[in-house]
Amino acid sequence: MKLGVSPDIIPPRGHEAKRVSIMDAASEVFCRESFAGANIDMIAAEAGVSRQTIYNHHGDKEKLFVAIVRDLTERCNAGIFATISTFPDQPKDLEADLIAFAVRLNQNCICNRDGKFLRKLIQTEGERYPELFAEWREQGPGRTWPAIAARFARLAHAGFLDIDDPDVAARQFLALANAELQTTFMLGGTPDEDEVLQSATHGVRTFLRAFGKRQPAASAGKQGALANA
Amino acid sequence: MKLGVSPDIIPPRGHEAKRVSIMDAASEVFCRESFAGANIDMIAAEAGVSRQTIYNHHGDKEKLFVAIVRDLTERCNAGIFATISTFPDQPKDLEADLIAFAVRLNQNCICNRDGKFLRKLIQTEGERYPELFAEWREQGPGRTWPAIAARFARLAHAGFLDIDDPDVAARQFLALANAELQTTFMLGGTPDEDEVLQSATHGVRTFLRAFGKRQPAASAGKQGALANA
DNA sequence: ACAAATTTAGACACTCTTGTCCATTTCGTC
DNA sequence: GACGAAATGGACAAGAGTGTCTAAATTTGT
Repeated sequence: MKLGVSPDIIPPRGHEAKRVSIMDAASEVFCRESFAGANIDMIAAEAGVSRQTIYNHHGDKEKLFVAIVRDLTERCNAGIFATISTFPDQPKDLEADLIAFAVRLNQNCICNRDGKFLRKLIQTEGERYPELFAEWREQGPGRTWPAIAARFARLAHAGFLDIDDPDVAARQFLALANAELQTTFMLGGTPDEDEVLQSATHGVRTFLRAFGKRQPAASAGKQGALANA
Repeated sequence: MKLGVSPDIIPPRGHEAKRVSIMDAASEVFCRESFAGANIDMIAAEAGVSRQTIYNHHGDKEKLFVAIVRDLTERCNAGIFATISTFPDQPKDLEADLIAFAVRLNQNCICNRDGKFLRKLIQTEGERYPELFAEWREQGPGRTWPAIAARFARLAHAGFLDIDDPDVAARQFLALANAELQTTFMLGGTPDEDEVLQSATHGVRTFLRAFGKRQPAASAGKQGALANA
């Protein structure tokens, strides 16, 4: 291993390509077939790689599985935080902006490939790998919920919303935005753009009926003053 | 089969007991291990029955699985409809009554053994048995959602709520009532009574902020007069 | 073009699971 | 107590999947 000197971190190039295609194929197959139902030959075929290569890269089936869950968790979290950073802190049109945010969250984090796969794996194997998914729970909901809640708290503080408990409101916001996608999610389907938009629109409207200020920002300039009830 | 005359429908007694204990054990194991991960010996052991008995009763693994899904679907549906029939059509205290209803729905239909198992099986195997779960979709959400929506429509018509689209409102009601149980559901856990009550309380409060009449029933005496449903 | 590393295909041993068969025992009923 | 139906346990063949090993082919960096 004398070449460790200059390239240091970078293993061969094609090597990395194989690694990625193994991970891709494996998440696909594990999701479709469940851990027990998946087999290595299937993954190898789908990855366009020989079985031995998978063993070279990951050791065994279980290690491969763990690697995939970690990978998905990481990627999904990154996506969620990226999307949270687009939260409308200074909304021009509160309803439209929140709907757009809800749609982004759904499309980029929940309905996309990674989101769908991670959800499925958690549901399917969550009970069998408590420690692994405890990790997910901490990194995922444990960090993303509070981040969203903080954004809503800020929005309320700025006078755009009338919220008692931002944590509750944040969870309800997401629940409402996804209310009409539940059955599709259950069966492992992917809702199309229209469905996502519909659900988000209905959800945000209800959310604003519950938490919106009575008079929109346009008429009263200083709504922040007396607002609390 | 000469004894078919008087008992007619009733097969032997102990026979039926075995059947039940096989179904119980099998749902347990299929849920815990997924279809592919479950094995017949495990089920036999858990049922306190020999493997051969399972084959005598159900033919093969897949038939057993199908029988279980149908059984769970049926039982869950019955529970949901029974609970829907307790919907508060003439609420004394709208908030309290809706909270109690939401709690009943959760405890009796969603968080109980059957509900948990059916949900898990749908999530886990839904993609692999499209026809089987299409059946569930028709019998389940296809019939229960409209039934709940009809109840909300009636409540709105009677002047207790201000609802545009009862179908949307019904889905949002359930989404809100379960908003705080999502993570627990994901990981296959069973929320305790307090969690269910908390989530229902928060959810119903938000629901009523969105859809409740501005002035509570107390002040205006005759909202019931114009009601017809 | 060379040398090292990686990939490949195939064979292999091993284990686990399904579903069947059968002789024996137990159970429920009369 | 006797009869028939059902349950039992254990053996069994067949198949599938995991993980290892090997020699040959291919790719990669220099």
